[in-house]
Amino acid sequence: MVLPDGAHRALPAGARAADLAAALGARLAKAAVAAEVDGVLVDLSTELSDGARVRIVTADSEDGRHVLRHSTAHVMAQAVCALWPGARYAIGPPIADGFYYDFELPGGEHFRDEDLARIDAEMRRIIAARQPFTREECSIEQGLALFADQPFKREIIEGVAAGAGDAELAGEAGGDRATVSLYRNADAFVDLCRGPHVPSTDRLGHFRLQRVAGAYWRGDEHRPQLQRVYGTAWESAAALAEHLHRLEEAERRDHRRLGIELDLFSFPDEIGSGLAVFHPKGGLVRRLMEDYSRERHAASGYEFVYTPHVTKSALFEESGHLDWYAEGMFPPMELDGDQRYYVKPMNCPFHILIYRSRQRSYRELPMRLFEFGSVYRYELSGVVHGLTRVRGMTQDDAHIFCTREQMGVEIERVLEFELGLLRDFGLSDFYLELSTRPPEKSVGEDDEWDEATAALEAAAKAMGLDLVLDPGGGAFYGPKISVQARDAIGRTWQMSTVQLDFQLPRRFGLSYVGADNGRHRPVMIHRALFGSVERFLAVLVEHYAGNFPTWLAPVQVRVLPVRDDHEAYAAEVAAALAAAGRRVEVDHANEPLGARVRRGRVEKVPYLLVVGDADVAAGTVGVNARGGERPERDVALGVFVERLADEVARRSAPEPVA
RNA sequence: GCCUGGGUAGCUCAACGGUAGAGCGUCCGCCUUGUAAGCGGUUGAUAGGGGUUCGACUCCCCUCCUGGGCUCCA
Repeated sequence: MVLPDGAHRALPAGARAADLAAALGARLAKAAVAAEVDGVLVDLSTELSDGARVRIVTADSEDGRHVLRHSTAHVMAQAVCALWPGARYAIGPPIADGFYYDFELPGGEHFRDEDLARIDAEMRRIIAARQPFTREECSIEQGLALFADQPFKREIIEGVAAGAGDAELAGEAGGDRATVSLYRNADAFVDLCRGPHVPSTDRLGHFRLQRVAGAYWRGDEHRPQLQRVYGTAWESAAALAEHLHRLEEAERRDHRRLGIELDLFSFPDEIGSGLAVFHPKGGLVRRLMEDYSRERHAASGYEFVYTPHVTKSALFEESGHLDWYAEGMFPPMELDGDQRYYVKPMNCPFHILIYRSRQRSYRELPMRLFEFGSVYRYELSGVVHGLTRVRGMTQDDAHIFCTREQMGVEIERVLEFELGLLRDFGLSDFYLELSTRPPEKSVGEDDEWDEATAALEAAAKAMGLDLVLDPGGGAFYGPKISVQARDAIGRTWQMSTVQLDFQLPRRFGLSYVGADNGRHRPVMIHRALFGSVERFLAVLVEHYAGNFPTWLAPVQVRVLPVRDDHEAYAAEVAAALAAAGRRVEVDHANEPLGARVRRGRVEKVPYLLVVGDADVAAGTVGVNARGGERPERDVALGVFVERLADEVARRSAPEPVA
């Protein structure tokens, strides 16, 4: 055998992957869950052929966890079938951080939350029984016979027989078109599966069932809706605990929760799903974000425009939105007989009309039109989510009209601008994603697409960031680059998109007069940097766990007089800070200091200044920095004012603290 | 949209076919406080609309709102 490090290892004929692991070491043998032979993941029980390149897959690797999760899903199916005789089981793949399995229960029964505990207990019984996973292969006919009363399995087998790719996708069935593979657990259970699986259920056990959900068979809303159970599984108790802790952490940072706690925004039932109102504190943060964005846009050569929220249908007919986006739009208002008005889901057609309002010269290009444009989209009721998926939002939207020669440079400028802006808001870990032409449902000439894609790719590469391909993920009218940012706990968020568009300029008959005195078609670049202001605010809330950097914090400083005879000095301190442009409050001495300190911490105020006898006498303050362990006493007021001015001016982002 | 779980005071949660409670918050007193919850009082709720019932927060129907999910992009 050839090992990953190139070393050779001789084993007796007929040796299995497990024997190799044992030969390499007892610890490895214990940690092994599968093997990779010549690039293919297989069971440990697989016989090795002479000269094979073998890698032992351990439970603590990505591949290993994948196997663990798949096997755990399999055990779950066995448990469900034991508890609900006659249940039909569909697919149960591993997914990021876990697994699921879909079932159809007898009599149309549904899982309830309480069922999770029963399934869990049954799974642990199976695992304790140390059932081996035994692989078998059989013909299509045998498979169909074996799963005679399992319609979903039969459908997968038929898919394999037909050479369909989707069975492969589901990870459910093996190999070629003539045979399928099965795994048996003792005599108790058999499942169609490509594998590999752990050798025995005793390798499993660090799992947690998480929730029940409905899911359509094959994700198709026209097909039966199945009952899905989600779970997570890990190689050790510690890894499981760590994962559960990450989930708790994400929950603690949830912007919907912090939005209420910090009094930033709410979603009044009276207004409707996915429509937010911003309270004074959230409004303040939002205004600071928008003001800073405007400042940067102005400095970067954008011109500010305003456009209405509604329009006659003709505009969206001309743009084509009504042809391909109508289901995402709010229904029209009927006016003046048969005149239909729409609330806008996008700003681009309006900006185009500004461009088209008169003849344009090449000397005017690039023309960069910017607007905080409020748009409304009719998202399905089941998908609205906090501020990240809403029905009404404000995009920091701009459209750049330029020549084809200019587009490469413009895209680079946009990306640079974008990354700088995001960094100022404290995000610094990015990668780019390039989405190319969708195979179907797209318009335009191949050479245009190629040129546009090449321009985007070149600009993306110039940024020196990781570039991930998203084949076929572009819009119907052009390819796009999106900036993905990782937050403080490692989640990625899609931020901005930059899209190249040859289609709308054509649809709207846009032109400019070139140096040659001839008419030419401009290119449009669509770009939103925050994406939407609402969503970006949500990302910041979660990234900082509500601890906004001082420059964005609604209240930057709160002054706490120790007794009420320190009130006058507290007012002086507050006045000095306000004069320096800080947002400052005084929390009067009606309550014990400890209570006021606690409230300040809970409200995540960056600085709490305690002033007492010593401070009045010396002109100092006691500084409690948010997240700090202990207060810093006797800081001269002037020094603190300066320090804070510097922090705000630099927009320094704190280490995102808990 | 579909499946599923929910909606009780500003927030977090109780209760139950028979008077809807608590903590925090609000507001008012008292306390005068040096670093994560002083004391007392006060205010305040069954999402909306129908139905069943002597009686509905509770059971049924509709609407609205909401959590999770609807082939993971390891």
